[in-house]
Amino acid sequence: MKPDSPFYPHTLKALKESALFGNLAKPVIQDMLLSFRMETWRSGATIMDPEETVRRFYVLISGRVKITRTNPDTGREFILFLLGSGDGFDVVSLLDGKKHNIAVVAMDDLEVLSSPIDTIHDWIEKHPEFNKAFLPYLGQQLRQISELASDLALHDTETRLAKLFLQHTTQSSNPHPGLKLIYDFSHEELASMIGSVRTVVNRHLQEFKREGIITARRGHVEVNELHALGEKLGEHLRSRGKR
Amino acid sequence: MKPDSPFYPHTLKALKESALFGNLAKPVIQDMLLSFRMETWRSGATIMDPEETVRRFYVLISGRVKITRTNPDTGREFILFLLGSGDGFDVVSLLDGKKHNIAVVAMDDLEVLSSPIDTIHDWIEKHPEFNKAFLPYLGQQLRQISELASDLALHDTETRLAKLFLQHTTQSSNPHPGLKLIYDFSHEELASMIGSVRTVVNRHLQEFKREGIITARRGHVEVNELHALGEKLGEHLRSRGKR
DNA sequence: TTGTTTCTGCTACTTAAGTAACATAACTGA
DNA sequence: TCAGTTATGTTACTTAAGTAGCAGAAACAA
Repeated sequence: MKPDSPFYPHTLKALKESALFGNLAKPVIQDMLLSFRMETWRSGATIMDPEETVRRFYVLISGRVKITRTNPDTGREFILFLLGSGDGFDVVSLLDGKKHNIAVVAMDDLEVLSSPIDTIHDWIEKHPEFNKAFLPYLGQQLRQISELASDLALHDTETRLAKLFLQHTTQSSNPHPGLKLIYDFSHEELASMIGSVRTVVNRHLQEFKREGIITARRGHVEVNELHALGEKLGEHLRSRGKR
Repeated sequence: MKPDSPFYPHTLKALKESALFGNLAKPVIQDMLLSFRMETWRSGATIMDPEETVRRFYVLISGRVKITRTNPDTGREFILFLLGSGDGFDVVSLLDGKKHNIAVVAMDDLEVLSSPIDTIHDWIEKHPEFNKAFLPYLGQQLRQISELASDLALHDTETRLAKLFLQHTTQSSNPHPGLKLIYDFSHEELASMIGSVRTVVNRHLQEFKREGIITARRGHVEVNELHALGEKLGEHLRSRGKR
């Protein structure tokens, strides 16, 4: 991507605000941008299949993508990661160079930067200061997916749904307690976030609504009682058992 | 740890065989060893709680440890990672510097190296060549835990148990198709590997035995029909549904 | 050896979660 | 506007997974 591109200022801004590239010196980012190309994708498009994971690396400039796995038997989909502006994919195969059995699908119309994996490797080697942000970023990914795995192993679907809402509820600093990243998810998509199915999620949502904890309309969920959600979690995590 | 320690040659050998340190030049390893101290722990001991994760980093020389999370309500335990010689912990808090809500427990009598987190950070910064092995290592951890999470979300307990055995069965190169790392696990421990409970695991094991796939005695499981296990997986992953 | 603890095997029962099916509501695009 | 599609709400049913409880076997320790 060249500096005279119409996307250039906009892209630079997105990178400056990202966890991975935000702290790099301007010339370093500019150098990096030269080896990336800008692409746009339509919502719903599959950007990456397992084969593609070893070819190119992508950086999200705008829009969301989901990293998913699917059970070919039941057709059930599970969302491993939900990425937004500034995130990169696929990190796993960037790190160990092996094919990764996932699909990356656009959840909005997207702008992404992309570059061959080898170029990224060279660039990382030439810019050891990148690791300053990269290593903590990896730590968070590991932390997040570990948390997801243990939730799946240790908690029921209601608890997992409540946690999902809690995690994605923006801090009180914001005007409305909105849900970042998942605010417009369908029940089907919420289900694939917590490793369950639509019907079950719907069931719990009805209950949450009855209790006044959330408000929902087609393709939109809002949390009213953040507090109550937390309590519901406490209930499940502590007092529910009789031990 | 000083070069005149009685453990020194033995430790050096373990590091040379590890994925993380195996490719480092000898003087680099020796320099590193100077800032580590050797500790021994008894089987069953808790080496790390959440508080400890931000204080010291450990490298396993001999024996196994499990990284676990527990549901305080039900008391159910889930094993996130099973580590052996050459592995380090806790990688997550080493990377992002934040407390990690896990426990690390010895599954054998152990020898470990340990050092303050800050010392490791300095050492990593001084030895960028360490990243050559570290980044792929992180990729594998991410890959492994992602696989675990999607299995929990997408497959039933029988499938997860079969996969567990398959993953831990040593390659045909070995004399007997033994189970590395988990060969001596109790049903309880097998259950905490797949996010289930003893009774359920026992149920499936009886079935596996009846089919001649495994042989088991108290605290010991052996896989006889690696092939049949694979087929069982195929069954579940493909033909089982009527779609 | 004996007593104690820890595993294993099994039975009976409960329940959360999932399947199937359908009706209605809400959006979309011609 | 209307037809078609997708999302939601709900009911009835099935079942895998989990709980509870107990007895025998194996290992361990005194």
